[in-house]
Amino acid sequence: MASVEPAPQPAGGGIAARAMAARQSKAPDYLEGLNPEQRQAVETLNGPVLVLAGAGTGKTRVLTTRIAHILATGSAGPAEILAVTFTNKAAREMKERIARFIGGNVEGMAWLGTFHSICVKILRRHAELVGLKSGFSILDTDDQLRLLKQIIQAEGLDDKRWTPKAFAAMLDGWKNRALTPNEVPEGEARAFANGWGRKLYEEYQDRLSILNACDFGDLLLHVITLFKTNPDILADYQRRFRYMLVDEYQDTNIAQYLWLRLLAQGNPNVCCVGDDDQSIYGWRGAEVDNILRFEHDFRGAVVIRLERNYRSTSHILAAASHLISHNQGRLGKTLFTDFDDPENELVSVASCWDSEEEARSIGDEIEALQANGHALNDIAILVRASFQMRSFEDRFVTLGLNYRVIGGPRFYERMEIRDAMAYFRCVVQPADDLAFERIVNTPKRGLGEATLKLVHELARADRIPLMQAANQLCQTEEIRPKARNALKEVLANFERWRGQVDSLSHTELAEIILDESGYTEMWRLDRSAEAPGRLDNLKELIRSMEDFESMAGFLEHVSLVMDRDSVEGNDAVSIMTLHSAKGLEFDTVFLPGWEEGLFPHQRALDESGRAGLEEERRLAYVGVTRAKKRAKIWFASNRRIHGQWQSSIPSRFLDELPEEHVEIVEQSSNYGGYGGGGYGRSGGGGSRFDNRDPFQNTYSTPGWQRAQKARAAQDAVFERGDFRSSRSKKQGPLTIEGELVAKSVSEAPSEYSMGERVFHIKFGYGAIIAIEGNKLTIDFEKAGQKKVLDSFVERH
DNA sequence: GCGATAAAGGTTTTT
DNA sequence: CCTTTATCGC
Repeated sequence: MASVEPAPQPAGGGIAARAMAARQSKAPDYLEGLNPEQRQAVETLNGPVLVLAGAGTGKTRVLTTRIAHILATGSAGPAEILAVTFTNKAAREMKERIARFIGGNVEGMAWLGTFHSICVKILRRHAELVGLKSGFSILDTDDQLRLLKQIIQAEGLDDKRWTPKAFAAMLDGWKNRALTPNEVPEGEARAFANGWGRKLYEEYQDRLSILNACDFGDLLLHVITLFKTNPDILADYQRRFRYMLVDEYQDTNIAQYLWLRLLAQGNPNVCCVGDDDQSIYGWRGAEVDNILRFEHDFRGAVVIRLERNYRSTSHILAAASHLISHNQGRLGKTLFTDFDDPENELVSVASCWDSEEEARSIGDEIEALQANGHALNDIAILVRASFQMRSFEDRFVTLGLNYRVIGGPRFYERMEIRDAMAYFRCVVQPADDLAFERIVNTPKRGLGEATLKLVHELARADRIPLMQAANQLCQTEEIRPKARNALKEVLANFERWRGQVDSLSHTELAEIILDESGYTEMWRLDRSAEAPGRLDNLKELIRSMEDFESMAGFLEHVSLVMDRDSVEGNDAVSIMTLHSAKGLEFDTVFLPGWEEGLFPHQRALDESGRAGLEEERRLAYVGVTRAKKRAKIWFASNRRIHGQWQSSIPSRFLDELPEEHVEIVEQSSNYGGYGGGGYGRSGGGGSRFDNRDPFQNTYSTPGWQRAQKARAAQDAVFERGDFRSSRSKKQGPLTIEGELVAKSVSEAPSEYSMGERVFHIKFGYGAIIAIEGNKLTIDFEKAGQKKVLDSFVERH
């Protein structure tokens, strides 16, 4: 959370706060200005503590102050504190803030970092114990996919039908749950390629250890294995870490939880900070359950709720709180504030005809704000899905309105950067086959498939790295002279560069490598539009290497730090997804696209039922709570999805906002949109946003009426709670609900069995190929492979 | 090895 | 509908 934290807190806190402050006037400076709960969270050093920190309640402040407190009271030294975050950004911020407290030197805080960077640090010391060598490399997703593709093909499987991507997702799911190949449940193992799942997983791990590499999931898993198999080493770390802090605990997955549990055994000083209402990463393995179960898992835990919000106006908080109260699986917090903005605007809800009008209207509003002296930097547009960004970008370009997209493709994921990195990796780690493969023929050197195949075969047969195999092959006559010479040259180049590692600075060497390899030349000759930008990126890459001592140090950094500081230069509106907005705050937040199917997203509902809906609702909550002064929600009545124009229904979340804190905005533009009288029925039939005068607006189209009907039918289904019978009707409900709360997959075994033929109202007939609790993976005859909840299908 | 055309797929993202 | 990716033909 909180990359931008609230300014120093208002002095006018409650009486208790002031009394406490007065009583402890001798308290150190850093405790000054904390409210009682924050202070408790800082000062309760011993035993497990769960800090439930609502949005904008000063979470980061509590974490950093707590560390300062541990240090100041001499409870532990900097190297005895384990502080874990999810992102490098969060870790960086924490370091900066602590530095401010303790005056500069944070170098001692060796164990403040992301789960992954801390794991790497541990693994480098004990690599041999988990079958690696200390110099192991870390695969990024791209390397991983290429490796998986090789493995799938090597098994003679069709990599079109069973894509590396799909398998990577599956692997991820397993590793998130800390499952080794033999622990993968039979049903899931069988789900991929008719039972090849487990075999492929084994094969993949095998290849990784030959490559002396691991993927991101392994970093955690290897440490868990290390701890489990070497109690002495575990004990060593348990002794070392006198205090442990975990940020964003609601985002931890099972592996991270197990990791923490191991370290926390025999040392109860664990402080986890998080907000169950902001858990929005369930789909990538985060277990809200971890935070919901904390008191149970860590006996004697003190739970502290931070509910005083220092960010938003009371209207915004009221709207967000009422919305999130519709969730069942939550620990329950109610945010409050004393903060009053002079204007104290209601949360607004506006409608529009389509996404173009949405972009036009929001653009107009932003220009109006700008004219009134508001900085664009204080304005953000938060969307559910990235395709929504486009209409805003188009519009802002024509308006000449400055904007920046946050999130998008990352610097280190760009092709040219990866290529350059591959060159460096080959120099530093001669056994890095994936890197070698990547650049051996980039730029083109006439080393085609045929040559590479020979190299591969020798490498496989002798179990040696590709470069070594290539070297051996060059001594023979096996490769045609032309290719052989090209290969020889590449190898000689690497040999030479390796010899220069010690004599040249790593930045100089990097430049030489890119030059002599012909890589920069390749882009210079490329006349496509992107080429100049790519050359710039390469320059930027070299420049950023200056911050590191050596090439190896730089490579390590890059493999773990895939984020790039979004340079906050000019004044610009931020456009980003709701997910990447977590932790940020803006004066004005626009929330477009609040329509059924888009938000809540249809797929979340289909695949995870009620749990999915609740996660979407938390996402809405995150969105609204980003706003300090103004939250402006929009929905369009028509949206183009997959090219088809579809009329859309206002999101159910709109109906979950409290009327007294929301205003319905009449469209001032002539482009159509909302013309009706606002509130009508609530509860019962449809949305109150549906109640409009058919003659004053454009909602009288057949499409709209059909949608109305579908919505009403679906509401009826939802209220009866009888999802199953409703499905049998010819026209299925537009949205479907499952029955789960909190957990996305129930423990109870499904009543269905593998291979069974079933019918789904939307996808038709198909066969079950995997079962995880009540979540089925079905290979549909027409629709392909999908994950659905078992309550949505029937036997056939 | 490259360019053109066809096919497929289109939620959210960090390390 | 539009973008990205794969494959085919030269």
